[in-house]
Amino acid sequence: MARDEESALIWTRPEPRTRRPKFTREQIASAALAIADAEGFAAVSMRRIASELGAGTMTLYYYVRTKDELVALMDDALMGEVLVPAEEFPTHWYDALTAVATRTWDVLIRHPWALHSLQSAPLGPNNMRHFEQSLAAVADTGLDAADKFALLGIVDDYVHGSVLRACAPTVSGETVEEALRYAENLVATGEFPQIQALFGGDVPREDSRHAYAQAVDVASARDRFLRGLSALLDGVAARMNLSLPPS
Amino acid sequence: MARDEESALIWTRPEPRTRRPKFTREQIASAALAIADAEGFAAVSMRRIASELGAGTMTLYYYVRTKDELVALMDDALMGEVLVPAEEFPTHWYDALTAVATRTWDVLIRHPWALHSLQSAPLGPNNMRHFEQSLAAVADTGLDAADKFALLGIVDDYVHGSVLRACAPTVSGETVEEALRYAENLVATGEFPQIQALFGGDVPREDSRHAYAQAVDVASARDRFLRGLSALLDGVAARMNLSLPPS
DNA sequence: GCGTTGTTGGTACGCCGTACCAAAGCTTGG
DNA sequence: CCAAGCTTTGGTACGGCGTACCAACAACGC
Repeated sequence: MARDEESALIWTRPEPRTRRPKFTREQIASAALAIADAEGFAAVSMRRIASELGAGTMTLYYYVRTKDELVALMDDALMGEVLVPAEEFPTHWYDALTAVATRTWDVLIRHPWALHSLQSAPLGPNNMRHFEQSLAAVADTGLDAADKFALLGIVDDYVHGSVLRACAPTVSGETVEEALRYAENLVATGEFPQIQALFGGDVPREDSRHAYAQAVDVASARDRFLRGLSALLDGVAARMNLSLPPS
Repeated sequence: MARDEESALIWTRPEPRTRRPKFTREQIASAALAIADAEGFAAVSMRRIASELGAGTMTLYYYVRTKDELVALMDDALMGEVLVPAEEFPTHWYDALTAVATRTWDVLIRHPWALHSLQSAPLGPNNMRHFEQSLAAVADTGLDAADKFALLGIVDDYVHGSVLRACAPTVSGETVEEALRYAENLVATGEFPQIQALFGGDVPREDSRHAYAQAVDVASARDRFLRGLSALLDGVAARMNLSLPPS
């Protein structure tokens, strides 16, 4: 026993399979994913996953060393969804990056829990494939390795930040009224002239409520995301002397 | 009793003060902040904060309804640090936004725990001040309210995304070697031609380790952040027909 | 068949957030 | 100056968490 000191990375530790085990890491991850999507990330507990699978709680620990590792599996499973099918892959770097970023945004927005733990699976195979695909997207730029790295990082950062805010918890129901009343009082102190000006002279509360609803709306969040992405890519193209797409 | 049905927002609920209480919300928040900075966000528990203050655990619940509210207080306290002193505030929108974004980045990077809960205090007074300041930054753009909103959102998104990745947990020590060996094996499968090309023919492991160290380094992360920010602002300026600073 | 060992899962420990409620002490009316 | 009545304190307890430890079970090689 203990002939092989076990790897610290789950990706290099083989999953059990010498004597047909009842489960697989993939099953476990997808059960966890289903719970997270249905009831939120907080509902994902080892006991809960196990009972969903009809397993004993501790059995999971034979497939995974800690809950963090399990979360890493969840994240990597998500990254699998992010991959853009080869046939949809544009040739020009600008379009290709846009496609990758947009798909990433669309997937992450449907799994709001992901960002609280993303980055925990930086080496997962699907994350590697995403990275590979991102590199392919900028292959025709002629940039050197470091600049490609920087470019992809910047775009990823923006995507994640955008999702992060779009997923932010929002007040709802009666609390909206209360928040508006509170904001009105704050503005009335005179400490916030810019905000006051923004909501011009005497904006009725109905308008503010509408503005709030739109700020929270997913569709307009996606719109903001796309506008920002284009601006970002434009700017990067100029700074790095890259061509823009023909369109 | 229960004459006033208590507000759902902590910001509108007055803190206890009719009969000199022992603590203040501010004290509690700053104790929590100290713990988070010293030992990580996970170490912040109600019991821990209370014992740090020499209080009974349940006493905290007289100042705060739930732990989430307490976290909101922490976040808002952080946002206080983010405010740019008036005398350092540039006049041109490009420089002003850069100043605000950079300061935000610098503060958040020192409190890596913040992003897991930021957005939980969207209405906190310091967050409002930050918003006010951001609006002041773009006051001279002549944009309408919706466009200002969009512009600020895009920049904030990028800042948060950048911090998020810069704070991502990184492998360290012996695990680095293991990760490199793992990556080498993956690349050797031929499934990752782009990655293979990036690390050119036969990059020695020493170089890869160096590349990794640099990717993780905070200073170069800040550098990437600033480059991306400039690109973003350039792009936005072009798309929204805004002037660039004289410099 | 038996021994080996991969696989399962029960029990238990020390954390967590917080509901409930009794005690303590400030403040005011008399 | 005392009593009443409130604000403020904090003890106890409950259900849940991650997981260490370890006994039992079952699949395979011989």
